[in-house]
Amino acid sequence: MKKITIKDIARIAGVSLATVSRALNNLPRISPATKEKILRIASRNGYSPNPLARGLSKGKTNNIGLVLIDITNPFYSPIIQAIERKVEEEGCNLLVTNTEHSLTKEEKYINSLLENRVSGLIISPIQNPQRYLELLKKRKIPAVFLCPPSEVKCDCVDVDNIKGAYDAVNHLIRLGHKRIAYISRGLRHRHPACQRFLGYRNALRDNNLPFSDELVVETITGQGKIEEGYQAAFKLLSNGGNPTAIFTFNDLIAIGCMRALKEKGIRVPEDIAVVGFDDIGFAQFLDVPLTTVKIPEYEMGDIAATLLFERINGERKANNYKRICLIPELVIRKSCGSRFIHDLIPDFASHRKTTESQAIKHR
Amino acid sequence: MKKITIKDIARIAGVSLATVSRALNNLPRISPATKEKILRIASRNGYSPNPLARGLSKGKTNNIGLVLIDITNPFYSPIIQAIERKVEEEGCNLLVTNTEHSLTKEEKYINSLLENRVSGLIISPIQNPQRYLELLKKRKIPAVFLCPPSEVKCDCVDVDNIKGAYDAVNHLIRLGHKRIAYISRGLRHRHPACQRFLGYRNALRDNNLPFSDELVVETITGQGKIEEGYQAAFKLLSNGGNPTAIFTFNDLIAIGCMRALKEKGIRVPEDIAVVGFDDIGFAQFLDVPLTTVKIPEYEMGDIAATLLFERINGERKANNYKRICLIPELVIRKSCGSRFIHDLIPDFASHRKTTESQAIKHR
DNA sequence: TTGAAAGCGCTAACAG
DNA sequence: CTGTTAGCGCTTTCAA
Repeated sequence: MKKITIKDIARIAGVSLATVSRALNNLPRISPATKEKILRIASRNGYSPNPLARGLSKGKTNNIGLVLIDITNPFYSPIIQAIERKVEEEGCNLLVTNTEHSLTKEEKYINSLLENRVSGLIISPIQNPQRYLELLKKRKIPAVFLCPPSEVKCDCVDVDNIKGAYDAVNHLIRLGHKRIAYISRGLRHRHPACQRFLGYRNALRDNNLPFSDELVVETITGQGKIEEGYQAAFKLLSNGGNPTAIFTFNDLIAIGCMRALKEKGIRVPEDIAVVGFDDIGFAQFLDVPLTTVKIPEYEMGDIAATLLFERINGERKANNYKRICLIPELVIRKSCGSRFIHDLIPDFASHRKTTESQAIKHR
Repeated sequence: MKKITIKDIARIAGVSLATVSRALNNLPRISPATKEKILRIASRNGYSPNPLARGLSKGKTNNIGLVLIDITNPFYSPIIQAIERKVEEEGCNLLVTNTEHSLTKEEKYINSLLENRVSGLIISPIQNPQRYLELLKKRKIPAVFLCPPSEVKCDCVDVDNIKGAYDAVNHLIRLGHKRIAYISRGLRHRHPACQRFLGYRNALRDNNLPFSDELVVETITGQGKIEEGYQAAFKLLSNGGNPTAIFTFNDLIAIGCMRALKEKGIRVPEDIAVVGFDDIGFAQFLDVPLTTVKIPEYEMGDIAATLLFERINGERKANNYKRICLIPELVIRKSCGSRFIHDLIPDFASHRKTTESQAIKHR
């Protein structure tokens, strides 16, 4: 039993291929009568178009590519979910790839997706998106970047990392901390670790606290995973900076870090306070509930997908790029030892809210 | 600047399309000399085949479809990672879809993937795979099912849920518990909640403990998320069964459950012990580190992908189905109040080990 | 309003 | 060994 094609339908309806195609694609030059007739025949015979054939002749498919750095980081979970939902709403499919911090994989996947004629791309890039911009333009494939490692002229949704870090460190300072460490993800001058580093330094500066190199640790592989934080914490403790608080690049690193501290018999927050970044879903359920800088992840994915479809549907002029910058928010829990412990029951459904974006548009 | 096609290559090389195709596809009837020449021209011109055209004419693509129930459940993270890696090794792309426990979405996605001529499918199904078997056979698309909700004649990788549950409950009994509750995910007779329920009952029976209906709670939506566990716990506590221990369908439910207990001022494990299922990555880092039944997730994904490619590459006879059943293992941590608290530093790299499968093959 | 016909880029008989 | 040719299923001019 072979699948039915437009040819079959044409035969049954006694019309030409072109007419069937017009009916199926809602194209103008066709009489309502024949259109209805064809549509009826199509649905009665369970016709569904072959996406490959359509893609080949149109040079474009209904697939959207998603390129992620680390699909296992729960930070991306709500992002994927949001994107997936939007993509589905638009009648498209989602192709998810995972680069695992590998540049070669990143390039390979982007190329592969382009070859597969995706009609759009959402990329959480490792390297400067600039690298891909020309290619994308040449192929006329719209793309939205998530937290790109540098400012470029493209559609992207980002987070105000400087503010987030600043708020976190500032909070620690208010609590009386003077020797605050920063565990970077990879080199401190690599974006976005760099921006968070900046926020960290600014907060120190504004409070007249000295900056000390011993208090900054850069993780080796830069993958931002739990084990990295674990190792980094040991390194930090052996540096002799005697931190009383640690601000980490992300929650996973914070988790690893707290594990190391625990193992060393150092109490959190009594001996050392810890603040993370992201507010992944588990942050509130941890051994020591984590104070962290919340990124509205679901919203981030939702906005990215929206921006992408705006472009795909041609609702925006070619050079009218949008850079949406989301404002992160400090969520105070136990790990920083504040008197104000808000370890409340989470608003479980919060990430589903379709509230108006708190986003602000930069420039 | 248009992309180069085999036509161009044929022209440049002064040969026919067929010859180019033969060179590019490593087909036999071609002389080494022309083959090399063509390959050189191709690579010098940065040629890469159009997957859509190829897919159209072959009726098959290099894409593999993955159908998940809940992409946000960290249980799937290592599974996705394993599959993704294998798929990449085989030079294929992965199409990930997320059904979010919706039957319509499940059907829709499977159909859509088939229409897109994926060359294989890995499905974590909501409903009985039987439903899809005929369709898959007709289309000749191999598929591997993850934890299918019933035994069917197909390739699948599963977990010995009965044993896992039995071990968990048995352990609680050994610790002296007599009133042990079970929080099911959805109806207790729905697979795999049913199997875990069975293990639970068997353990009670073997230890001459009475079964009490008040001690079983079925969650409403059956999505197995944190909030469900949270609500279920309240329901359980109001049932009057006075449990001293709770065995939950999965870790997320356990987390929600522990949150509810905490809110009620009930201590874990002193007042009530809790045991989960899955051993998601975060289980060990929780407020109260979770005793749970570990499923070797990475291995599960790895095996699934291996089985799939065995089929795709025709390495197995049509009716030689494999059902790999992984053996879960109880991981004892603090939440069950054992004297033997193994809250050790995790073997961070453990899931990457490519150790020989501990799997056993059933029938 | 409809149809004929030429592709989209590649594969796969079938001849030579 | 190599070339010719006919598709794969659909879109899209261009005529009618």
